[in-house]
Amino acid sequence: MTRPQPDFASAVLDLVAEIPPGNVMSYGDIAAALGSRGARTVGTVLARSGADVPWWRVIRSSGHAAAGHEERALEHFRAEGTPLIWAADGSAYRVAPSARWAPR
DNA sequence: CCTGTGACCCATG
DNA sequence: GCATGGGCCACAG
Repeated sequence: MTRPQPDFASAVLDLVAEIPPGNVMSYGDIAAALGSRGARTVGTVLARSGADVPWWRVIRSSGHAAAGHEERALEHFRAEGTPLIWAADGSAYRVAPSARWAPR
């Protein structure tokens, strides 16, 4: 009964809210799950109305957290036990591919 | 209705 | 793996 919502923004927020703790989805995956390719639009929506959803569970295709919000996302990841992969120098991290989730 | 903008993605070198 | 260039799409004014 998942059909295209009237409001793309609402659909994004709903889907993000369904991502289980410890799991993540990329912007592109969310857009694709909604039958669209507007990965940027997903980011724009979260930037505007994502304050009330677990936005930190939405990452880039590279595995890095939202640009400019890596610090806050890290705190949530550590609290949820999300598998992370740290750079050799420990200056950066990325979410492990195994943490990726998809709606059913 | 038209234009600018963006918490992006992919192909290429 | 990084840098560059082009493309996609919905929202706001």
